[in-house]
Amino acid sequence: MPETNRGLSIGQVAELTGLSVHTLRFYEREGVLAAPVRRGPGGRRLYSKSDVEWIHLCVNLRATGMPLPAIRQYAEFIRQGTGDEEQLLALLRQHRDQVATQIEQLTESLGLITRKIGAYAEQLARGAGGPVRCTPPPAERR
Amino acid sequence: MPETNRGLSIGQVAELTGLSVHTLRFYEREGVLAAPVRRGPGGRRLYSKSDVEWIHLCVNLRATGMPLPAIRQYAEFIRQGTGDEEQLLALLRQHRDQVATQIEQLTESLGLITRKIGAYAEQLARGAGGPVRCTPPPAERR
DNA sequence: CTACGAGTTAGAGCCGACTCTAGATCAAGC
DNA sequence: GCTTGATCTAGAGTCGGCTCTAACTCGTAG
Repeated sequence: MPETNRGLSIGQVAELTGLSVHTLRFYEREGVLAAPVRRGPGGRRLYSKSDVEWIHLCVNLRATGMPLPAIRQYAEFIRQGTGDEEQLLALLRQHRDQVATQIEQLTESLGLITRKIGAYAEQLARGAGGPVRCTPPPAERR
Repeated sequence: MPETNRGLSIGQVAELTGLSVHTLRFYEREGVLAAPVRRGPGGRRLYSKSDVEWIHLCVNLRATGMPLPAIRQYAEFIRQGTGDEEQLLALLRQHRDQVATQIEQLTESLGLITRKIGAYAEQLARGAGGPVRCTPPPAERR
């Protein structure tokens, strides 16, 4: 167990974050990590606590549909450290708005799906093996 | 304008649904359409109103992350028409649950992003060009 | 000493969902 | 008749995001 000297192995980070070791290395190559990962003896990666925090954030951003190039951009702003805080904020705000929109749309679609389920369930209830439709589903034209 | 005889052209359907004509043909090949599309003279597609409704539903399902194979499965249940209504309902219910979960997770991430924005904004407000951090962002450890 | 498991790199491969191309056909307007 | 623009088919190409392979190096356990 390489807890040698503060710093987690790639395998441990994979466990913690739910990403594969492949993906972790891939993200690093792609420049989505905010800071370079420290290396231990033999050139092995040693992830700091803040590395792991950042990766968790990346997982969140990915889960909300932010593409890797955007995350890389974010990471670059952090790396440069100065001058572009406004741009960074703009990037995050834009993404926040997109996520909000996404939630709205999903909620709407959820309603539609739920109604569809209701329609099918009803149809199935009265007359099992009853009136079958080969054409598209019972649209709620009523 | 090929409104010859009831039935929309592929171009019109593309406009209506927001899909490209390429995608419409692709979906058809992939078997995600519930019913075969009628053809006009010269072999051109003529979409019925219910075709268009179904496609709209497909757009919704895709937008909520249902993969094409699942939609094809749905379409197959519809095409067969009988016996598998329960399976169809199961498929839809499962997807509904997934969408609900998705919304929950997005909402959670939205909160996180919003907090992050707050933190950056604050940092930026007091001391513009002030304390710059190259390490990952100010975690809300408070 | 050696075997093993976990790590390293560079690069290839894969998958889902489109997206586009080529070459032919068709329908309508001049 | 000729041109223009939409359509047709079959099949190839693209893109994002992983995912895997090969060949090698470590470090520790037995």
